[in-house]
Amino acid sequence: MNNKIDAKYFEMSRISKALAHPTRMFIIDKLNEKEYCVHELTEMIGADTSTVSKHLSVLKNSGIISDEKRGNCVYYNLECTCVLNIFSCVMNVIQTNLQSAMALVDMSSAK
Amino acid sequence: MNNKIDAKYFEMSRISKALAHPTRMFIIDKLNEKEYCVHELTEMIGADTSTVSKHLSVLKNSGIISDEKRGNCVYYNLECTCVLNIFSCVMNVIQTNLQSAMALVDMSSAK
DNA sequence: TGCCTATTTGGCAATATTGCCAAATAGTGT
DNA sequence: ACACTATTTGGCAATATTGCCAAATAGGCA
Repeated sequence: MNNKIDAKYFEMSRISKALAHPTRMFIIDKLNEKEYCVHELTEMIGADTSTVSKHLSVLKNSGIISDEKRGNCVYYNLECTCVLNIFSCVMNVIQTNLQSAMALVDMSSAK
Repeated sequence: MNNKIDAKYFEMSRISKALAHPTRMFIIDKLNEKEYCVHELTEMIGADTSTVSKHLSVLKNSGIISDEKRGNCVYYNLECTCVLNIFSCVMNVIQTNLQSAMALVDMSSAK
């Protein structure tokens, strides 16, 4: 692997890593609905504000979401709606896994 | 967040985490071409065989790839081709990020 | 059987991620 | 200026991921 290719896969994994946390997945799902500010998200998630803030900055640094300060609050928006494709793909993988699992169950009960 | 929702986002992040490594991204990209066995991939990647084997098992445990033993080798295949959507989405995010960065550069040079 | 090749597993040290607390920062309204 | 609210940042301990080595496993073939 030369350096250019390295950089490509590194960048791709960086984006993917940004998604790789339940809380961040939740946040993306919520922001798809509408914008939310930090304390609204914090309330829904039930963790420390600083924890949620850090998750948000991970997503922001990957360019997946953007922030906008208005009045007293910082509102976050889904910037790259294409990550929703990842959502449906991931659900697809989960579903495929489920079907394989169910096929196994069928086989063993038919034994 | 109740437990069911928790489980959903946890599962989603699990899949996403499986993708979140440069080497694993590379492997998926290669397997999209055609099947490869462990030592072929190892040669391309240039890491220890055991390291590559572990990356492959991460992908396999997420249901993204499957393995098939034939003769002396274990061949790996892309099981969920829908992860390629993730690929194009991730590239999309990267591109969007690049455009924002370039816009910033333009602004500062126009100053 | 024994030898060889291919792959996986166990162990371990280095590194990265996570989440809480406390403290700093920023903006609003009095 | 002051108090107040919202958010971010620094620090730190707990946990998870990674990659190499060595050892174990599995199958093919003489």
